Amino acid sequence: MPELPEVETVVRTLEQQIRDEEILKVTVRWPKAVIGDPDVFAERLQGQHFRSFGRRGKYLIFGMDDMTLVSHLRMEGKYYIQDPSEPLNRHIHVVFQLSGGKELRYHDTRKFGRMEIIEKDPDLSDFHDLGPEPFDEAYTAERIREYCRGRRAAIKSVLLEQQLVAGIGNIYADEILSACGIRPGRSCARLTQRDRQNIVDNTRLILAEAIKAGGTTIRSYTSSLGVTGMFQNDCMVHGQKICRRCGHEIKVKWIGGRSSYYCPVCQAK
DNA sequence: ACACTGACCTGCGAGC
DNA sequence: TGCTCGCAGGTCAGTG
Repeated sequence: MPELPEVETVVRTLEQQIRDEEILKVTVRWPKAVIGDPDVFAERLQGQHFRSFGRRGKYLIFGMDDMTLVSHLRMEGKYYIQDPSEPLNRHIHVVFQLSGGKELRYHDTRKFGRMEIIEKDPDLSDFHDLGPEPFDEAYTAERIREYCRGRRAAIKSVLLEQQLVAGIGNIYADEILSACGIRPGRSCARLTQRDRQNIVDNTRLILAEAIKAGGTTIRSYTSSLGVTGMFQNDCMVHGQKICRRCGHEIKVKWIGGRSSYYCPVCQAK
């Protein structure tokens, strides 16, 4: 599911719904959803309140009273707020019973997502080795140049590396390169300074638009509360058959272990 | 150090 | 209908 805009959407919706609610009880139904001992996890969170809601890259950051709860949704993780009377299905792995009477439920069909308790108010600057946020001034053409020094990997693969800039995933990498007129398979060593500046500018433009649209919905993804992102309506290449700029057939190429969509005409090289 | 692969999981649609 | 295969928005460990 989620890249930066989707995670941002989840953060905002959850803040509206459960801010300052107390956790009465935590049930971990699939132990591997939690890093560390699930019993300790559940015990420590009992009595804590959801005080702040943030994001770093694709990580959700919940500020509790005495600790920080970090959650990564990976491919398919999502949070739902449901009435306890609603039946639990087999994909709900963690249940937080809340003081307001509802439950916060973590749902993850592929079981890739993880959550973890870490110290209160962590230093997020070098959290998980993440690069700057896309809207941080540290994300520049110059940074891309330095980062790619001595490397020849495809620019598409490089954009997916969270150490360069945090939050870009497969969909937005394709969309950013489409907006720049750069083929995903182009070596990062063969970018011009103008290309790098274009990448920075379009990263911000596209992510900002996507956040405004509430994220992207592909296949069955909906964020918490059934909020459905609409950005897929704006995708120029990813998941498309025909280029929405020129009408040419979209190509799909396997790059760095991911499928990459591009228009061979608009993305000349 | 870099680049690539497999592993982690389940479900869905395509093709036979 | 029922099977197998390939694929899915992410990240990390392991291999040359």
